Amino acid sequence: MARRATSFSIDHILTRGRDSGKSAPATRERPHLRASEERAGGGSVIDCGEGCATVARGQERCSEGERKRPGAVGEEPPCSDESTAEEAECEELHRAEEEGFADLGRETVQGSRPGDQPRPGKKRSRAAFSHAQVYELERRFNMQRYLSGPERAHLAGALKLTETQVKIWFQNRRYKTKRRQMAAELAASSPPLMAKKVAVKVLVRNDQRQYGAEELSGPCAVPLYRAYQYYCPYISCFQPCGVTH
DNA sequence: CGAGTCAAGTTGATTA
DNA sequence: TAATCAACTTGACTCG
Repeated sequence: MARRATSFSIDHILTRGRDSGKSAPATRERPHLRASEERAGGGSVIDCGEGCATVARGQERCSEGERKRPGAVGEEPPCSDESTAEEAECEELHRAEEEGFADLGRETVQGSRPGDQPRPGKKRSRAAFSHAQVYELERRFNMQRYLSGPERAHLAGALKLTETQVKIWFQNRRYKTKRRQMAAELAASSPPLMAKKVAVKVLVRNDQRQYGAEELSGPCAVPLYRAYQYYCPYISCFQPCGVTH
């Protein structure tokens, strides 16, 4: 597996905001690094704790089974259209850059920088990405769950992260989303199972119908999907599935 | 201090 | 064979 070559430097980021966007010319021209926020469903809703509706709204285009592998370097980025929206996002990205992608409120702790040599005695350092970096990563993730090589390189350059960091971030993010989604589904399905006791009419006993048709036509119990609603943010997925109340 | 979070490490599978 | 992925695990860190 490719080992990391971390060229990421917090100092680098820290100085970025101060030279008023004149530095890092590599990030100046990125005509295809973006997709519209509208495509994400009409707003730059940044992740509200994973598994939120933002992700559910349009991000599952690539299901696990049929996901493409956009990673090949040189492959055309899947989102290279919609130039106006791209420009808007590009501008925004540049603005964020100029404001310093690192508001670094969560600046790497203990002076350990991702590019630093590991100190003897310290096994691992954990980089803490800045809010601006996470913001852009989240925003991009909400638009695309998979990045191609060029897209990753662009994003990494724009955020002053290494490609590996961006790649790992997306990997972790996908897995996190999946875990939370599974947890949500589990939570959604468990309440009925955890119900203490539910009165169920015995419709047939000893081959005898116990109720007439009119008795059974009354309002049935709470629709299951409504019961799930509290637990499952992806409830919209369930509604078309034949709940015919 | 324990639980939760998160970036990074590991492992094994897949693909070009 | 290298790159990337999913599915974990690990270790540093934060928070109540």
